[in-house]
Amino acid sequence: MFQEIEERLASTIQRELASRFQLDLKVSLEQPKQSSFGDLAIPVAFQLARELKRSPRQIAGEISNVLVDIPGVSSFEIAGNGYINVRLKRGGYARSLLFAGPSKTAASSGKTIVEHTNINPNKAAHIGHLRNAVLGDTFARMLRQRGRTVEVQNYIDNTGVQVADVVVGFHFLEQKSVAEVRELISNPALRFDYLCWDLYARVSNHYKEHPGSLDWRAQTLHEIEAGTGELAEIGHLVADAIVALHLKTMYRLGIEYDVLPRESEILHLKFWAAAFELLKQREAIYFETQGKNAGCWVMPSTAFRNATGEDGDDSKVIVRSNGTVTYVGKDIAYQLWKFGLLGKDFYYRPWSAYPDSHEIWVTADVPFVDKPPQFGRASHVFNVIDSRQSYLQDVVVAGLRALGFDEQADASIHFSYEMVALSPRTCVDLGIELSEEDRRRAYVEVSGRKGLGVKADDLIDKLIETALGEVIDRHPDADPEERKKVARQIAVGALRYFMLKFTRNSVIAFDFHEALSFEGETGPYVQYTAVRAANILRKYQERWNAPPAFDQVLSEELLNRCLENEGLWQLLLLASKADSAIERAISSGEPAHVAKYAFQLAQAFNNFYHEHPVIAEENAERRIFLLWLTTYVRDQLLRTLNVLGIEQPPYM
RNA sequence: GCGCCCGUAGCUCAGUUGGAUAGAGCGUCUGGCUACGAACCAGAAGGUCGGGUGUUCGAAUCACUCCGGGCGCACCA
Repeated sequence: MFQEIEERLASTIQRELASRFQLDLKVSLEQPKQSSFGDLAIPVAFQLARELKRSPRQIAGEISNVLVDIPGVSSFEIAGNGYINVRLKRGGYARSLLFAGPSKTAASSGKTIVEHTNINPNKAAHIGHLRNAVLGDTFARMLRQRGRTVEVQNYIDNTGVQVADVVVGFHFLEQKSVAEVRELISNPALRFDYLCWDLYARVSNHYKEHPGSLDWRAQTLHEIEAGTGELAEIGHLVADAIVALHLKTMYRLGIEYDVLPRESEILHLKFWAAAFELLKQREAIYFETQGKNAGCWVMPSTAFRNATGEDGDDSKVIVRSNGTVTYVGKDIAYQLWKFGLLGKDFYYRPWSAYPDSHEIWVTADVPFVDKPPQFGRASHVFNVIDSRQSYLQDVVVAGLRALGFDEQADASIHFSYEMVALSPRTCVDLGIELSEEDRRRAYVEVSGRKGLGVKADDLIDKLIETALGEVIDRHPDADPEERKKVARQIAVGALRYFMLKFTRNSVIAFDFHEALSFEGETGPYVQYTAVRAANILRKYQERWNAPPAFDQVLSEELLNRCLENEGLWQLLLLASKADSAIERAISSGEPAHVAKYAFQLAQAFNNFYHEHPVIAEENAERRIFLLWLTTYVRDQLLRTLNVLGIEQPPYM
C-alpha cells in the first residue's frame, strides 16, 4: 500500500515540477532519518542545487510553495539544509488501508528459474547447504509473492567424482555387493546419508595414504558415465537414496522443488554435444595445439575475465585432451537449456509428491508420460551458488555471451553467498581437534572430505529438542503431540531466520549458542509477536463479541483522532510497508532485508502491546480502532513470515 | 603474482544505491509481571565507521593508496 502512495506522490510532484519550472527530472522519495521529521522526504532540491548553482534550501522553499493540495498529503515542511518533508493525512491513509485489496504486483514477464540446493548426492546435507537452500527458497517465495512465475530447480550431479568416491568406498574398501548396499539403504535403523558421510571421509583419507587407489575412482567414474555394470548400479542406488534424504531434510524446513535436472540425463541425451557444436560454430572455443593445454578445446580468458593464471596461461579448458567434457562445459549446456536455447529437452517422470499434492519431477532419458509439464525456457535465471564458484559462473555466462546470447547472459544471475564456517567454540563443542592456527582464527571452514561439519538434520533435531524443553516448561498441561508440533515450528523459525539475518556476502561463523537462541533478533521473537496478536484477537471475542465490520465503524474522523498518537501512527505506517520491503529485497537481491523488516515490525508491535491494552480499553470506539490496528499488523506480519517460510505456532 | 569479498560499539551484524545527530541484537548495569503470557518492554553506558589522500554543498557509502583478514585462480566438481 505504502508503495502505491509513494509512487503516486512521486509522479504528482514530478508533474508539478515539469509544469511550473519546466524541469524534467525523476523525483525519488526516501525515508526520513527520524520519524519525527515526517513520513516521506524529497531530496530533489539537492539535485537541482548543482545545476542551478543556488542553495538547496532556497530551492526547496520555492518548490514547496508550489505544492499545494496534493491528494493524501497534509503538509510539506522544509528541513535540514534542503529537504522537503512530507506528512500524510493519517485518517485518509488508514481509510485507504481499510479498503486495500491485494496489493498490485508487477506484471509478470516470463518465467524465472531459481536453482538452489544442488548438493552432491553422496552424503548428508550440512549447514552450508542449509544456507543455500534457505536463501534460494526465500528468494523464490519473495518473487512469487510479488506475482512472478517461478520454477525451482535442484540440480543433481549424480555422475560426478563425489558419488564415485562413495561407490569406491562400498565396492573396493568394504567389498559390498549391490544387494548389500540396497539393504543398507532400506534398513530403517540406519541413517544412510550419515553412513555415507563417514565413508566419504574414509575414502578421501585412503586416497591420501594410498595414491595408487585413485585408479579405483577413474574406473568407477568411467563405468558410471557408461551407465553399465555393478559400479554404475551402486552409483545410481546411492545417488537416488541420498537425494530422497536431502529432499526430506529440506522439507522439514518447508522447502520444495519443482524439478530435479540430473547430470546423467545431460550425458545420455547428449546435451553437451549440442552445446559443443554451437560453441565451435560460433568460435567461442578453439582447439589448442601448444602449451600445457595442447589437445584441449579451450575458452580464451579474454572472453570472461582479466584474470591471470598462476603460470600465465589463463584460458579455461572446456574439453580435455582425452575428449571428455569438464564441469563448466556441461554447465554451459545446462544454462543454455534453462533459457530454451539448446534446441534439446529432457524427458520427465514424476519423482514424488509433497503432502499438499505438489508434484516434483525428475529428468529422464526416455519418454515417460504423455504430457509432462513444461520446464525451462525461462527469461531470468538465478543460480544460488556459493561465492567460491564465482570464477566458474563467470565462465558460464561468458559462454552464453560468446554465443551471441547477450540478453540471456545479462539475465543469468549468480546469486552468490559466502560460506558457513564454524566458530572455534562450536568446534570444541563438537569434539573437533583444532590446530594452533585454527584456534586463533575467527572461524574454521567445514570440509566434506574430512567429514568436518554440522549435519543439517542434527542441527534441526537439536533446535527442536531445545524448543520442546521451553514449550514444556510453559505449557505443562498441553497435548504432547501438539507441543512437538509447536517445537518444530519454533525450530524452523529459529533456523530459517538465522540463515537469513545475515546479508549474503558476510561469512557466517556458525555458533551453536547463537543459533539456539530464541531471544532478541530471532525467528521465535517474531513468531511470539504473531502469537500475542492472535491471542488479543481471540480473547477480544471471548470478552466482548465478534469484531464489527471495520470499514463501517472506523470513520476518517475517528481514525484521524486515534492516529494523533505518534506511536500508533508509526506502527500503522510501518505495517503498511511490507510489500515495499519485499520489493526492495528483490531488487537488491537481499532476503535479509525482509527478515530485518519482520523483526522491526515485531518490535514496534511489542512496544504497542505494552503501551496500549486493547481488551481493557473502555472507550468502545477506541477499542475497536485498537483491535483493527492489531488485526492489520498481524496480517502484515503473517504475510511477511510466510515469505520467510516461517509459521505462526498456535501458542508458544 | 592476479581477481573477488570483508574490516562499523566488548561480541555478532544492519546501514534503503552519496544525505539530516551512524543503528540493532547479544553481553554489562537499572527498572517493570495478580497475564491481551516477561521467548517481552523501558532506560543507561559503549563508536576517530582499519589508516591516509582525493572527488563535492555533503562520504561508513564513490576513487586512489597503505595495513589487516578471508576466498578463488585444475585436463576436480
